Amino acid sequence: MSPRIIDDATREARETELLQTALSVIAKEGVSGLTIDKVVALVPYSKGTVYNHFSCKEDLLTALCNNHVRQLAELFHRAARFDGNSREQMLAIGFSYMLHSQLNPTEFMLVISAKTPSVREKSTQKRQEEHLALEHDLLGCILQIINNGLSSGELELAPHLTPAQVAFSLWAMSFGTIALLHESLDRCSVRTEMELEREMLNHSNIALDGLGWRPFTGEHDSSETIQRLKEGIFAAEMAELNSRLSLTD
Amino acid sequence: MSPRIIDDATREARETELLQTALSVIAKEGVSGLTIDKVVALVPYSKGTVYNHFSCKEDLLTALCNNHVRQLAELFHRAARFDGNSREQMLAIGFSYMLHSQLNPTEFMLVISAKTPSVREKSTQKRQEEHLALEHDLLGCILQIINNGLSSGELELAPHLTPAQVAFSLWAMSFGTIALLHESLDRCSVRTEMELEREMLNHSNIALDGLGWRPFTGEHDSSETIQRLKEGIFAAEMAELNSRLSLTD
DNA sequence: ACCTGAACACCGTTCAAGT
DNA sequence: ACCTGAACACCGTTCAAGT
Repeated sequence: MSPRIIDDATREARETELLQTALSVIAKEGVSGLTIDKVVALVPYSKGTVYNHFSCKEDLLTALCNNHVRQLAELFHRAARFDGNSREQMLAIGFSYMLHSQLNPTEFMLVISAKTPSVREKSTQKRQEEHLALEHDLLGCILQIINNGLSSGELELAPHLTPAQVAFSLWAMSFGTIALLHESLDRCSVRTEMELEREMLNHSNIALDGLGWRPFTGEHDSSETIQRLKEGIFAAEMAELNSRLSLTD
Repeated sequence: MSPRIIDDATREARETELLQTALSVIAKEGVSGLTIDKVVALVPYSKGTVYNHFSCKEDLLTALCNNHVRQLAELFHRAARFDGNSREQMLAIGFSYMLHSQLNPTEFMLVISAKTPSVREKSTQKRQEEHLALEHDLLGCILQIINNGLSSGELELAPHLTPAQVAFSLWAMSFGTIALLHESLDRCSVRTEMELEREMLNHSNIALDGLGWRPFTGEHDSSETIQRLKEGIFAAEMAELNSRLSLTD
């Protein structure tokens, strides 16, 4: 269609290379340590070429953020297909969120910074819209499981709550837990004694019990569900996580 | 004691002026828009003097963060003295956290960024230690209310939960809710329909019900408690918030 | 003892010159 | 049509010179 010298596949491969390189810089030196100069030094292209792919540094950050959310959506879809009751499926969503943040700690922090106005406003509209579409997809997964719960009778909605509010409460709780226990944040006060996987399960159960989502904690042992997740649909991710942990020992 | 030309009071007043100015720059242009040059331009001192107070830009950010947490601790102490049952006191803590983040949106975001290693590592040890002490104080308020609940029998601890874990679950839930609904973050997907005060109350009740903290939502109307908080111990803060809202209308 | 601001290194972004 | 890298403006930090 458009008269290009380099074809789309080459261009896309180069963009992936640039994003991968930027991510490696951030992993070593943090988001604030990322500079275009450092990316260019690690790559066989010039500054001008980087600006041919991204309108500015912030646009690059948004692109990285979108890649991360896209991968997370894939895990959410897998969680929503988990063979169990609706409460177990919701537990699977939270577990996949946690797992993904552990496998990609750098990107998890990036999502927060990519949402600040200073980053958002400078990004291209195309990438901003893409971000909205991706988040909408995540939300769709959660709402679908809430509907599963409502139609099976496992979840009975309190009269003052909408499905969207239930979805948001679970999202906020998961986000808060993962963010506060994130490896890149200082461990102070309480947080020294807290273990992410254990607290994530505790908080999920507290919220699901509080929402009136059956079977309650007293009626079913959720650690059995976690075991099934680890050995089943998220076995590959668990293996990846364990191999990384053993490397740093 | 030490032979100073300028006395401690003058020095402290100047530091306050520098911090206040830095905050005004951040309020207008975001954390990433803060530069020492801009602060110096708004103040009758030179760059060298700024570096006499703060070892680097990040040290200044940590100082701002500490000021914010110090004010929050004052609200927490007031909430812990609220005349009500233990569940209402805990509700007051969450409400004060939300109120403080609404009155100081800039600083709330600052606390997140001040915890990243790139900021933390560059700050002076003195300010890092001060930060730990302040957070410990916040936690103390929450733990005290948990103890009130345990001794009154309103809270019965699940066998697998410690008081510190209960404190952390409520903190993570509140933090996640406030952060995701923060005015400085993009409103997308679900969040467009969410109202901070309403969801904060919903999430608090979901978590407190899930923790088994009496009286449960069905046994007592928590919006009555919120009304008492607004008209009582947080009346001044509510007036401040309302006057600001009417200004922007 | 403290303050000042010129000087330096570094970084994001642009664009004239090249292929 | 695309790439390159010199050039520019801006920013954090230092430190010699001043009071």
